[in-house]
Amino acid sequence: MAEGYELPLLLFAGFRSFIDELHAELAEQGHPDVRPAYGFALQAVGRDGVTPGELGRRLGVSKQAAGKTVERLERLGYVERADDPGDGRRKLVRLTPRGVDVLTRSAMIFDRLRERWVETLGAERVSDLEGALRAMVPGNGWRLDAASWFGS
Amino acid sequence: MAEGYELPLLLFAGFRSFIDELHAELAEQGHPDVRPAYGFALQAVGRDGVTPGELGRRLGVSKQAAGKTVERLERLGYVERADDPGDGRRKLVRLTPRGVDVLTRSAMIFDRLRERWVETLGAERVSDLEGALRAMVPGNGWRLDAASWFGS
DNA sequence: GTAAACTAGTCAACGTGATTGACGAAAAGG
DNA sequence: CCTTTTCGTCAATCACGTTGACTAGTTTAC
Repeated sequence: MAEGYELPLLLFAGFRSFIDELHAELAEQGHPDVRPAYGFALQAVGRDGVTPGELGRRLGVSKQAAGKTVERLERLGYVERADDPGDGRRKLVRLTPRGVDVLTRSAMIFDRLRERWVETLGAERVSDLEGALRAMVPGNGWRLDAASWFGS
Repeated sequence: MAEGYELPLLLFAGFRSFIDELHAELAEQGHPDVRPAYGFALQAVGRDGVTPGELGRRLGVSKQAAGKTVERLERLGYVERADDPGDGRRKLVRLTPRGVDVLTRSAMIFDRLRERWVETLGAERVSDLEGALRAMVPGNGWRLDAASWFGS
């Protein structure tokens, strides 16, 4: 009979091993300075670009915090800012080619990592695991505000 | 065919729902100011007490950071500091009765939350999930340095 | 058509929780 | 003994979040 506290630790350890291996791989593939929080932010920027305010909403932080994140990502060359031609208040945050490269590589690395789980556990055990989690996780589970969440 | 990026998000969302519900319950049961990071620290202090340096090692942070955490927990009444009678350099950090209460309640709440998973998924599906995660997680997965990890 | 209200982004001040470096006191080892 | 190591803490700094105030641009209402 498993202790209740074990399950959340296992979930976190699994998540963590994914993220750790992702970033080790990214570092080897020319992106040594992407940190987990930056990856989430880049994902939230997405291929279509976003305004700082909307980015803050997606990440669950204030627009000011989102603006600072954009500044850091800009300094690292992953995003760029441009004025919105149709609305003088807005600034568009868009991925640079380097930013797109991170997302593309991340998707490939995640696929490969999942494949490793399939090799060890078998395909149906992995998809049962996914199904079980989908059933237990409220909403869609697509929230990207992981970085801001822990400290609160 | 699931996308690879979905699995880590599901793992995190599962972990997160555990922690969120734990803290909502703790808040109702008289511990409104326990934050996730504090819970990990209290767990690392444990019923036997610990020195600040060892606490830092368990949490994966510097001894100075651990000292500050102890200070915050002390101010909230969850731990107390005492001189080690046998070694003048050491200070013993011990849980107060209130700190023990948090750990006791947390264990009960975790058990109840796991029980909810069993109600929805069935006992063997949950234990298979745990088994799968145990197989994929390197080491023991008992590391408590979750709080410090994300920012790095 | 203009005044008011709202929205978007940024600046400044500050809080929290981490870091490293330096230091004094207490143990341990030759 | 006296040196080396260990332990805890102080101080300065950094990363990253917060709230509040402010400017500029857009929309709404009269």
